[in-house]
Amino acid sequence: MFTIGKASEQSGVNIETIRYYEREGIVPKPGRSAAGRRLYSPDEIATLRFVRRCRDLSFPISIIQTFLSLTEQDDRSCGEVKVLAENHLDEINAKIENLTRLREALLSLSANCDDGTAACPMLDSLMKDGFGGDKSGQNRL
Amino acid sequence: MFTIGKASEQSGVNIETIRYYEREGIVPKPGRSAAGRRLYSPDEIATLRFVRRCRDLSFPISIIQTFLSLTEQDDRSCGEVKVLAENHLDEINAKIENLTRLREALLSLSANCDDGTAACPMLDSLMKDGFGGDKSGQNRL
DNA sequence: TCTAACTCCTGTAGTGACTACAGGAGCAAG
DNA sequence: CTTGCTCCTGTAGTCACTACAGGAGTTAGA
Repeated sequence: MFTIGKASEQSGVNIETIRYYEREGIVPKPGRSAAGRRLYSPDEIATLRFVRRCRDLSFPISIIQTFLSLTEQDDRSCGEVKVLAENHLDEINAKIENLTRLREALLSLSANCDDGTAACPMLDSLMKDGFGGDKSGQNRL
Repeated sequence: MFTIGKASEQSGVNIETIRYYEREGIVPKPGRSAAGRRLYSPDEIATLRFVRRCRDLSFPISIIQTFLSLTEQDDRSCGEVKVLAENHLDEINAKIENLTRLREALLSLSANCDDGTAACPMLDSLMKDGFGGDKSGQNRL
């Protein structure tokens, strides 16, 4: 059994984040020592590592909770996992597209931005009435 | 002069967001009617629109505040704007790169994920000890 | 045995940029 | 005069943490 510091080291999850996961019920509560310190089994550390890897893949916590419950009841979990992973991939692709469009917009705006004039052409065109811009608000990162 | 509803329509900024910007001092407080309702001039609406466009370009509020103060004192603002825009572009490019790597990782993980087995190979490899994964935590969106 | 440094505990608040809601008041049209 | 719309303030929730205060236990060396 390992203290929270060791569990953090071995799983790659920040100590504060481990306690947060426990508070939120994302991972089960570990046992405690006589003095009230958390004690983690290798399996519990593996779960923490799993959560971290999923977060590194940018899965939201809600999906990770689904994954964790699927690993317990192992009937046909794979199909569900694939669907969740594909939806997530779609989101990632959409974000990449958005960012790419955004980059183009910024590049063309800042291109005129080094003539010696006092008023900045970039700020100017962002202020003007005629400028396009999307009203969707979907461009957020 | 326009009420907050009209200002929202014309600027594309949500009513609640306009009040939030005011609370946080991001835009100046507008005048009020006798009954205490906010009244916006065309210029104030233009400022809201400017903020929205910058947000659409994913500039953080802190940078937008710098932009707004630069538009008031107009000496040599362009150089500063260009630097801020270029830093922002670098961040966007970094995000695109991260997401692209992440997509590859997810694709290769989910590729094996449709054989008819009960245990999911994707979840399996995320659980295993030997799996790589980055410890940097920089993959977050 | 003492002490310093370290780790751990709980609880709370802060992050960014909003969004949602409760509970009330004004205002415009029929 | 009523119905429905817009507006007001203030507070709390979102997501996934992160930071800090103030205290208690633990470990290693002198």
